Amino acid sequence: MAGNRVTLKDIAQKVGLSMATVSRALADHPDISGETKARVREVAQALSYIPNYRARYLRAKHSRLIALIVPEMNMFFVPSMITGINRVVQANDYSLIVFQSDNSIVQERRLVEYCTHLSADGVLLVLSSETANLQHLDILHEVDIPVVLLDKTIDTVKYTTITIDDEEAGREAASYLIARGHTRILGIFGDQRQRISTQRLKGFRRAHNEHGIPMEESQVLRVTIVNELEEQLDRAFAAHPDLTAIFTMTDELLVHTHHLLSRRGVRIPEDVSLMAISDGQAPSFLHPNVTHLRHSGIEVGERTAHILIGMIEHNSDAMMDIRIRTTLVELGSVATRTATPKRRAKPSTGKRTA
Amino acid sequence: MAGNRVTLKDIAQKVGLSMATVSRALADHPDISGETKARVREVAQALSYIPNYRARYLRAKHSRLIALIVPEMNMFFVPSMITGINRVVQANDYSLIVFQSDNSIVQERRLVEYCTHLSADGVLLVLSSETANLQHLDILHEVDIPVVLLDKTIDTVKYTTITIDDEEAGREAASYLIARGHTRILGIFGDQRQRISTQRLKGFRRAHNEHGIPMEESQVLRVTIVNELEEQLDRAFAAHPDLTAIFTMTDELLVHTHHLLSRRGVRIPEDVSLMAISDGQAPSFLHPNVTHLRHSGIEVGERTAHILIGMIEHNSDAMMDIRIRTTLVELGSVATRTATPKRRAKPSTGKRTA
DNA sequence: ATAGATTGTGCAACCGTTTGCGCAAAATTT
DNA sequence: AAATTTTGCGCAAACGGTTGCACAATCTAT
Repeated sequence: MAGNRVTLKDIAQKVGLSMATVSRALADHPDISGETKARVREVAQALSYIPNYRARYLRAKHSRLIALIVPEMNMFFVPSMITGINRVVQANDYSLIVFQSDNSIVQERRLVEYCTHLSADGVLLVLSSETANLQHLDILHEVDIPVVLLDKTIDTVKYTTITIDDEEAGREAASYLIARGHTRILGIFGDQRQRISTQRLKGFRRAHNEHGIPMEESQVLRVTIVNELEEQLDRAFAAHPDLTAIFTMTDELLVHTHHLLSRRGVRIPEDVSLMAISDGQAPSFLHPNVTHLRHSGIEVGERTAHILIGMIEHNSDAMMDIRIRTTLVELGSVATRTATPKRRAKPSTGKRTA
Repeated sequence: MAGNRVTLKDIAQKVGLSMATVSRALADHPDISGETKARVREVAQALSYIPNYRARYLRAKHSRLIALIVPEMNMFFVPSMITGINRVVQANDYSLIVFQSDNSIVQERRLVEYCTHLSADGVLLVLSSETANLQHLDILHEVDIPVVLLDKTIDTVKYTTITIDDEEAGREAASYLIARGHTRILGIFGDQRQRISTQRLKGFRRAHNEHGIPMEESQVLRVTIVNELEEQLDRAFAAHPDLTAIFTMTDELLVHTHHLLSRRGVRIPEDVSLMAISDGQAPSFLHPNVTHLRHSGIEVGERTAHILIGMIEHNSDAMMDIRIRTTLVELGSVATRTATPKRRAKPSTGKRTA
């Protein structure tokens, strides 16, 4: 049907003016008389003219495209982060183009390169778990495309980074539990290749030190595949009959832990208290609602996008390291312990390995 | 730093050939000798040449951009749908560009228009709840951009649509519960402006008819804001002391219902059985795992993207109406009732309005 | 040796816009 | 009335590639 798209030339012809004039008329350029503008607009309308941004942006040096690369689309955090990013990206007349690295460094490298082909104006990057260094970002630097790293990052002095204060959050959570009389806390952490994990764990450790609470290595679980969580949990319960509280580093770990506890018949918070770092959604539909250090994905997304756009528009290449503070949200999953806990030994689900 | 980007011209100059030859060499055109290709590639490498897709696609008629417009990024379904879409989009060398209409028809219209400006090769659209007709898609039709509607749609004979068989899923769920002796089932449904809601409800009704089970209007909850769910649930429990099962139409309704039941001290499935239409994630971390009709977001995304790409590449404008079948996943949330249920009246949470 | 086919390359137009500069006509100042 | 400024518009060159066609050089068939 289409019959090729209407262009400026078509309008120019119809209205008897040059393309240049038509272009300026449509752009509301002051050189063009009001009368002409009106006529041009009318014809453009009549012909249902659609501007071709591809051509426009070819001439201009930018593309108004911002790329986001995430390792995967899980149901936690990423969606709300995207919501936040999208909000400010759209508000500033950019478009967001989303890629998924599937936690593969090879893919990530490929995608970063692809961003240069598309001449993205900026790149937002959540590192894959395989990413151990940032050499593959050099190409962006070479062609002056600003990048900001968010959420999952590694240490760098070269790129702007936005995360929560992971260590502090870990410390605060453990501290909170300790202050409520819990002296044997199980910490559930994620993939140790990610800074997010090591830092939160570091804070968790520090809280114990600061309060002079001894902590055994078997109190920290490092979970790379959630399927292994159950077994690890069994072992931990067996090793620590005096366990009274659990801290999970993320929402994903939280919901799975919560489920396993329920299945095991553990009452929260009567038998075991539960606390997490979370963006606040999961805690609201778990029972009881779980006390957490809130870490809003939307906020992270919004701030990140703002900063990136600032870098794009002011050509700033100052490197920043931004830590967003978490806020404590007290709900019903943490009990206060008095002196000696009187916890009974609970039967395990019996799936422990022989 | 950058010093403007290296172009074909630069390479041509350096290697002493014309741009045309360089272009063809890089594209591995058969006309070019192997020797020349090698030389050109070498120089391109040395100069770290980056192709400009914007320029390339200006000449070509396509953009290899696929736009996705979703009403919002919730944590259910949308992320897995995007995962699926992304998979096939990337596998076919397209890029996915994501927009959010915030459930506003005005935004949706604006975004659709924007897609034409960007010359997207195709559009994937999940309708906003405000969308009552499809006139705003005419513009896409005019310029021959294929669209496929998915998940949340309205009736149309003009556009290709991919959904699950909503009515059948509603029927199957209710039927399953009835077959297990439940005669008073509470159905929890979403925004009635969406076809997804009306159809699922229709099936729910039909199952009752087919089994000759009477059903009162107060057995169906229509929830537009989840905050109102609690109150509605209270009312339903009060009105139907013989209530033995609940069906929720979506994951979001499921998790909130589950939470409210837990809080109320209702045991699942001993007191009340629970069943849902779900993409299977939430049921796995709720306790007990909830029986559901599975509706894989990934599958929907993949199939949709495939179809759209097919339309793009074969210029097909055949309209299709595809229904994906759900599959029953039996977990632990549904009990079988014998003759007369012996349910005790449970105290409500007491938050009912006076 | 000559005609015909093949191989490898360059010319130049084109994709749809934007924009610096030039220029005539109209408006304003002297 | 002449000199100057302002107004409104067009020319043509970008932007960075792709591609139809022509053409010279080399190769193959007679």
